[in-house]
Amino acid sequence: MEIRQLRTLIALVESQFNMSRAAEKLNLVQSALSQQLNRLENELGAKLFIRKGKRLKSLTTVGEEVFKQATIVLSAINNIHSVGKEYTERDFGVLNIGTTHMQARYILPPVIKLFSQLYPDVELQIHQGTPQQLVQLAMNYEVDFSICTEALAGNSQFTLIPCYQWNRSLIVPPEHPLADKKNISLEDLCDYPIVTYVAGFTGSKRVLETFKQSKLQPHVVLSAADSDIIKSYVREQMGIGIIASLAYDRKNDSDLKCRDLGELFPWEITRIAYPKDKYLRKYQQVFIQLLLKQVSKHGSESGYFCLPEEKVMT
Amino acid sequence: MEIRQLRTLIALVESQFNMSRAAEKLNLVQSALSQQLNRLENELGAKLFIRKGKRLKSLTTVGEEVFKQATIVLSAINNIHSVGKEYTERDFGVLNIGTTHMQARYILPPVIKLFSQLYPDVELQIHQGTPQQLVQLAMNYEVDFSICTEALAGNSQFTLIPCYQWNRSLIVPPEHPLADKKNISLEDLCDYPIVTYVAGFTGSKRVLETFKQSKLQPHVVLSAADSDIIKSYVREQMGIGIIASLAYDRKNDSDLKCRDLGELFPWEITRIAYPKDKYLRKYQQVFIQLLLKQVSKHGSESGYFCLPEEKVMT
DNA sequence: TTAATTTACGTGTATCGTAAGGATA
DNA sequence: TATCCTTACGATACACGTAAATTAA
Repeated sequence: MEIRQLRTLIALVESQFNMSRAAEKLNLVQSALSQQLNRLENELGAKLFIRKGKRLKSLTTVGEEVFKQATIVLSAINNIHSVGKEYTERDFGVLNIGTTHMQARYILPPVIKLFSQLYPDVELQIHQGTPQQLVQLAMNYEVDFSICTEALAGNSQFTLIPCYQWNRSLIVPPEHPLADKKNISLEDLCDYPIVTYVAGFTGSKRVLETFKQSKLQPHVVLSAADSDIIKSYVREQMGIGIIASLAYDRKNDSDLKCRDLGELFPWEITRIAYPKDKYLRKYQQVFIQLLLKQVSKHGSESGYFCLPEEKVMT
Repeated sequence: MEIRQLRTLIALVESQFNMSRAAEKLNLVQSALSQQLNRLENELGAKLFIRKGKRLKSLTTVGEEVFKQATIVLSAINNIHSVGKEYTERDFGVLNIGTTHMQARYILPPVIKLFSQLYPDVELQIHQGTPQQLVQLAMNYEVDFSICTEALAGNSQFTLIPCYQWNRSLIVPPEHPLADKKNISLEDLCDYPIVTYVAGFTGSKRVLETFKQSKLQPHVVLSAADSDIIKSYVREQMGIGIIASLAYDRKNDSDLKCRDLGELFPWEITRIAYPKDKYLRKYQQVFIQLLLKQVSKHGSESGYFCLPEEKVMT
């Protein structure tokens, strides 16, 4: 058995069982893949794919299991390469971070600045996506780690490092009735059109759940993927905005009134996630440390809170 | 990188850094290994071995890490082969069991008989050893699983299946004063020369600890690795015997009096252990099931007790 | 038809074995 | 000196690419 063959198997799955595309990915011609797959299947004595005529349709039971193990093999092989690079090009390389718009915009900038000074020769690549995509990216080793809030539940294959917790705030124009109301309740929020995050993003799910549990019907007029857009629409008087507290910037958003809603909604925990079996290079560890240090230093003044030093490995 | 090269790395470590012996293991000439190692080290850009002149002395830090990952790779590759065989030769193969004399002699016979009837074409190999050796065997994939009582603590890389619990009994010639004494205490045992298991075997450690905790000095005249030898010496009037209760056979040992000591010593738990990442073939699973069924059926009548259905994964 | 896969065949590469050359205990 | 490792070199094997055949959409 050859590592090449396992790479091929994985590429085939990743390209929806299309050999030509998989071959392109691997910089080979189709026929090479065809031969590799044959050799592998012959060696194992079992077909790995269910075929319709000549075309691959899906994995067989054997294929599923072999695929799983092949993933483990390639992860370990990757780790070996990382170990090698760690000793030849200690401070050179690429750091791939999967993250949402919110982190990239409000949390990461100072961390990245510091990191770039420490490691000027490490290229930083920020991969944005939905929480679901971020989980996928981390699982497929396409990023070194993902920073995300949702879609991590029950994923026992990740190392999870809790980073900080946060909640929402209401933003309204200063002349709005809610700008100075004493206690703001869920019911109050339902009296006005709401602008908040689209489903699946930035904890929007749990906002809606909270309303539902109180049998309330919020009137969401507009939902956007990121906080800046929500702010714009609040400025345009489209409605009241519910955003993550940390997305409110005292300087630049002084034309909006911000009211903390920490009592009304459940707290969210943002975590760093990477596969348990992944080997972390030094500069990758440093980045994580910098991030943790940043949130513990400047968290409370910016609407979020670092968590006790506890590494939750789920 | 090639799987071959990782195999070579592992063989080198297993043969104490002796290339010639490693080459023999792999059915290659030394020069082939030398070349492989060079290629691997070149590709990684780091030396994996600390050398003294031309000879390999030990692993470097990089080597240690690469070795660890190589182990993972080969374990997964083994699994893939197992998956293949599971579908081509479903009921053919070899079952390697690591076990102590006690299990092999008193627990396994009926299980093995049943298993051989179910799988006449599976070759059974019993590997005997000390608990420490059994752990090693399982870790190096030289056995499919080990059945052992000690030396498992803190091994987070094993799947552990509790099998049964047992304790000790006293065996004496029928005319011995302790044969009919009402309550037997630790002190009573210290009044006579004792024959029991050698250190490191069959829970002997905890027997001695128990005496020590009561500040007692037992007089061990003889220790043996297995129960049959202990019985022989008790028959020869060398002293009183402390053996696992399940080693007392009502029929064949009727010339010896057996007194339960379950109140005096801590209970031992015997477990099945195999690496967490190991793929278990059907017949391997069946063997484990048969073993569990056997102890739950016939345990209590034979001096040991099955445990509640609980899979302790440490 | 077009797109996708398999099979046949030739080429180049790379691994192994043989054998000779150094180094260590 | 005996054991062990490295290097050089030639043979063999095999994976890849080209191209033609085969089969689904």
